[in-house]
Amino acid sequence: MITDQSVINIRTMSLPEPAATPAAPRVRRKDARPGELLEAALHLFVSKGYAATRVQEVAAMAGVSKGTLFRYFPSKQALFEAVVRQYMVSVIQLGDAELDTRTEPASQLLQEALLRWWDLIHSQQVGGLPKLVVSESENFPSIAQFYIREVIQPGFGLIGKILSRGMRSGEFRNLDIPMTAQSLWSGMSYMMLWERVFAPHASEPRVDAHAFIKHHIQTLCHGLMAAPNRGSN
Amino acid sequence: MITDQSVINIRTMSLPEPAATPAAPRVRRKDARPGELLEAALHLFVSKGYAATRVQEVAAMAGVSKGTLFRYFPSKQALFEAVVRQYMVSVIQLGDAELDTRTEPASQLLQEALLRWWDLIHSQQVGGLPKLVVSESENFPSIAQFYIREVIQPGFGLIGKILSRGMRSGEFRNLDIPMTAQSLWSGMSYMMLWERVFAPHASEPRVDAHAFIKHHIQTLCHGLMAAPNRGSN
Amino acid sequence: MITDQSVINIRTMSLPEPAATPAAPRVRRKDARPGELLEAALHLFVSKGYAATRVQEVAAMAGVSKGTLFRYFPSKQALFEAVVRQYMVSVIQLGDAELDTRTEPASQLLQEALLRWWDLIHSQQVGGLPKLVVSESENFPSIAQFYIREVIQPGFGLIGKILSRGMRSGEFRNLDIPMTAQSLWSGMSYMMLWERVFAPHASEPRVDAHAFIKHHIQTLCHGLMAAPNRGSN
Amino acid sequence: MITDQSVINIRTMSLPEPAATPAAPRVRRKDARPGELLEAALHLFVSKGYAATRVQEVAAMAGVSKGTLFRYFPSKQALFEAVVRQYMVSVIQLGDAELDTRTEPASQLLQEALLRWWDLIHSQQVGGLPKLVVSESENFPSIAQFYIREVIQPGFGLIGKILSRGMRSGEFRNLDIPMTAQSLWSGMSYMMLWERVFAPHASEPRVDAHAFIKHHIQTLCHGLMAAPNRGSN
DNA sequence: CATGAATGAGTGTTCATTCAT
DNA sequence: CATGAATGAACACTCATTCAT
Repeated sequence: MITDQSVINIRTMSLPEPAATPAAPRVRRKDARPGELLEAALHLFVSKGYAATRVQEVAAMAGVSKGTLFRYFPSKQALFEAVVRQYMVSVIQLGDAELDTRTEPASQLLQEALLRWWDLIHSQQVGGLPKLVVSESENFPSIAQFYIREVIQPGFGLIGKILSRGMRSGEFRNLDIPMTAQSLWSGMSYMMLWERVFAPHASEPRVDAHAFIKHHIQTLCHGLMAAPNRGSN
Repeated sequence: MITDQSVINIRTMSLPEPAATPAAPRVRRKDARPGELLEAALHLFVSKGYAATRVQEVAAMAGVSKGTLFRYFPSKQALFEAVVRQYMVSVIQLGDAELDTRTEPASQLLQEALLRWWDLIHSQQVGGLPKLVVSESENFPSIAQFYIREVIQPGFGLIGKILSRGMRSGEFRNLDIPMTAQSLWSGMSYMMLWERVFAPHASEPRVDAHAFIKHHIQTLCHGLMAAPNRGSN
Repeated sequence: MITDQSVINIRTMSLPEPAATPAAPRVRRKDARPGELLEAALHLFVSKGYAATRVQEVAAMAGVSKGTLFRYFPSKQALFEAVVRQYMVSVIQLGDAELDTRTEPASQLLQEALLRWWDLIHSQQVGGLPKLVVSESENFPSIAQFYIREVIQPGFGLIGKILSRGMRSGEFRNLDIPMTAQSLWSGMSYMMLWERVFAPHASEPRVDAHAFIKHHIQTLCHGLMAAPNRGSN
Repeated sequence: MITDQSVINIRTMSLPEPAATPAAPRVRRKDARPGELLEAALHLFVSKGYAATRVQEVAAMAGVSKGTLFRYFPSKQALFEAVVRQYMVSVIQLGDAELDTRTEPASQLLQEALLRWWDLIHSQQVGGLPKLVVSESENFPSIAQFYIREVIQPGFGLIGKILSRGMRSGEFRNLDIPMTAQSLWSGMSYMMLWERVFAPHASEPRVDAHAFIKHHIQTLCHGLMAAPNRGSN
């Protein structure tokens, strides 16, 4: 069975300890502080961008003072990177073993996995992270690398695995797996940006993300062509 | 014939005239100035982002002083918007008449149009604009609206027209046209961001944009499925 | 005899009691605390200056928390003044009675007294205090006054007394005593600053403090002049 | 003849050009700005110390805004170092040739040279520089080195030259020249600190600097001893 | 009593924008 | 017209001091 636990891998990173004094037993009374700060920072970074977000605002939204923020994060940049690391949601993962137990068609597994990921993040703060990574990767190369390593590559890995199974089983044609994975992924990526970037400003086209994702996968599976299609490709 | 002129729509906006002093000779000596400034601004905005670009740098790169820049553009924000308006390249457009003269399969037209657009911008400064729009649309709603109106909607229009023709001719199945257009478009969008955002930081996966675009369109046309596919969709 | 006890006057001030809570057991468990804090503060103030020293560092070096420091000293400024008062080493003092028992020449007494003082402080933390007083007297007038009262005036008193004896006994010419005392003292003052301020940064001239002090006193006693000298002065 | 020009070497350093754009002819209309800033900074650094001086104050005292200050000096530290370099007054220098033309006794030359230097700086802002160097050399080692190189070593050089002449001519005894130079110099150094640091806070002893310097030199020349003095030293 | 998390006034510094020359 | 010196609001960040636990 695919359960949320087995399938979703939310990366939880250890929160930063305020300048750990070497031999302090530290009975952390409140984990709350850094968490609240990260939450506020996520919200503001996502909605205004890195440069336009004031650390004071982050602190205020978290209900603490500027000084407190700097107690937990040594700089604005460190706060930013912590936000990205904290909230980055890796793409749905199916272990090989789990994949083997599934008997559904690969096309159905694809849809299930991608829709599951979408549901996980699409309507939440964290759904703005990809846009943030896109926006700031120029100035923060490390987060681009982090995103590639933690989100993109695992995502491609999962999709590739399903594709591979589908091809082995004869359900799919033999196609270049990395490229096909990107074709599938591009729809997700597009929708995520669309919802965060353009939807608020667009009267049209209205898009139902769920419907689009299903459509994207179905169309990729069955093709546009009307006739029996064994194209040279 | 599809010529660059007929196909490409570079929006040329009236450049801001330096606040016409009453008895100005009206002999526009140098149009060069605003153009050079826009070019420099494009380069810097694209490579460093809006916030990280200093107006001083823009002026210096254009070979003028800060004061001169502000003579032509009343503010950094205005400069930014002018850059976006100036260099936004609308998606390839085929007029109805031209479309009618083409007898190639719709799938081939799609590939031709999208590859053409890609070639036009992918390796140039202007190719960085979509990323910039994505990054800054939160703080500059007007450019998001502008981008939707000038790039996305025309692009969808063209793709939709080709799809529509393919469906009418029986080449394609009857599918939801807007959604299918987005499936096609999402590949372009994905590749553009990939090249600008992640490629510089990724050792892997290596992607050949041309090959990917072809693959994306071909796969969408013929589908992943091995068997004759009349899916319920 | 000149003993360390009789000669050296280390000012011990009553250390600040932590704001006596009403029913305090009165059993002073640890006198250690303020002493350790003062020691740490001396070290840091002397090596980094007042402004560059963080109370946190002082507390850490003393092995206590910031809060504890403020329990003993109401402010950084108070800590600073306490350090100066605590460690200020008054110049060697010879009581009148003791002076009377000494039969050595005044020039020898001078050398003995000044070298003794030098040896007492020159290689220790406390030797940095005069520089600190010089540096901070502008912002802490009280310590300047304290230094004048506790160090300079007693020092001049002692030197003046020896000079006076030398003049009475016919060993010295009749000279203005305060000025002559300053001539003698200036060599000490100069050497102290030199060692603390410039020696660490100077490759040259190398100076042997002991030799210089002896030389300074000898030269002042015997003069530069080659011929029998009864100058008009 | 010893004229102010030949004898006094006020180090004038080139004022910093604001971020020199390579090929700018720069018709410096007003040298005034950096000069005024340096003057204000000298005053404030000298009277309050480096840390206690606010760049805003410096700017205000110079009649400009904070931004203007940073146009001329990239940082507070750079301003500070510029002040030291600008106003450092090297000790009086007598060229060898000039020294040879003088027939006065060496003792008189010494007094003339040192008094001249004293008069040059004692009652001016710049007279506070030595104290500043003493105070801040811990945190700004470069200024200590600069001071040693530009003030102390030349000063010792001059004094040493006069001493050497006096010894060659038989006027002075043969003594260690560097040490003797320091004995002479220490009086100057002492007086300078005294006037800047303690005099404002001392009711007593009152000191007449001129008289003290004369006394210091005379006493060093003729010695304290009453009897014909050919001490072993 | 000791602690160190929390505070926020205060600092150096940046940079878009203005305007006298 | 072009210039770049001048401006000052705004920012990230520091650190002495307080106080709940």
